[in-house]
Amino acid sequence: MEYTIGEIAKKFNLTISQIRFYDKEGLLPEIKRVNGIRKFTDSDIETIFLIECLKKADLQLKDIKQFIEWTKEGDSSIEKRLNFFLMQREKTKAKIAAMKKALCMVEYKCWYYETAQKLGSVKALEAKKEKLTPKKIKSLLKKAHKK
Amino acid sequence: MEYTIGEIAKKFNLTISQIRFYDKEGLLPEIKRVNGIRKFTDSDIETIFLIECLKKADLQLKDIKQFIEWTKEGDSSIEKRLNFFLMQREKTKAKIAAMKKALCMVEYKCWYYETAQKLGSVKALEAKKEKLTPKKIKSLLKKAHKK
DNA sequence: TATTGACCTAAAGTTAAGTTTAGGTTATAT
DNA sequence: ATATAACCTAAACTTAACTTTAGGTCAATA
Repeated sequence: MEYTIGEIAKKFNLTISQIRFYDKEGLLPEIKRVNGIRKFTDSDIETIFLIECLKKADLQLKDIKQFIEWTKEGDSSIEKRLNFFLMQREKTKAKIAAMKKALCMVEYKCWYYETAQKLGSVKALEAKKEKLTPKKIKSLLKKAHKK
Repeated sequence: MEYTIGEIAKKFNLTISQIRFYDKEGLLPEIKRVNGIRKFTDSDIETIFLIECLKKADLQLKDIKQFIEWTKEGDSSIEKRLNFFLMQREKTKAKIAAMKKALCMVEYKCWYYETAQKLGSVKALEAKKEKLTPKKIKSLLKKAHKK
């Protein structure tokens, strides 16, 4: 099957100009053209799916582009591609871990303002904070402070 | 205790201009000045710690600023602040979940190129892919495809 | 036949989160 | 007394990832 840029945009919930931008940047190297109009194949769809996935894994477009260029080089770049993803795996894991830690602070703030609301003021909460703070929240805070 | 901007930068592993930038943007509203020179107190340090935490939780500076402004308004903004963090908690959780799913794709790619390397070529891998792909990886891929 | 809708390009503009530059003050060490 | 280090501002520049604008082609529909 072949698809137009508008169909692809809908499928992936991207804007048309985003897809043109990826194309211009060299992330979609193999797109067919008929009378100048882009025709996307299933293999292009796979590429776009991968791009969206890697973006969510916190990769930059220039790095995704690098990978795509290595792919075009064939088997000689297998090791580069492997190392690329091994490194990226650690980066993404680290980022997730950091976000989880930061989430603790957000959860603490939820507790903080829920309690302040119940007590009627921040001052009232601050006065009783030591006693009121649940152990769970205290350990969350410790987590957020840890490097 | 009071600290200079240089000391704070080291403490938080930020650049001096980053801290000046936060100040300029209104994220550090209460900094003392002596002869024009910023003097940071423990309460400023708490604010910076919070900013860094919220940044890691994927908040934008303008949202952090909004929160800081609400803080200055006093108890009348408790509900706004609570709703702010309740919403943010969901956003951050969603982001973590999306990253975890995207990580599956990165892990698949690690497996893919490890195996291609062992077999000597991508072609050899593609030929045997169906048989070789471990169940674990297959379910990872499913995860990555799922919305 | 004319106009509407989907496509195209190139180039300029936008936003976030800084960095860099250029020029200036102040405190301390030699 | 001078030079160095640490601070200051304002304004211009940077980068990533787009979006917007302006102008143009082409096919189908009223």
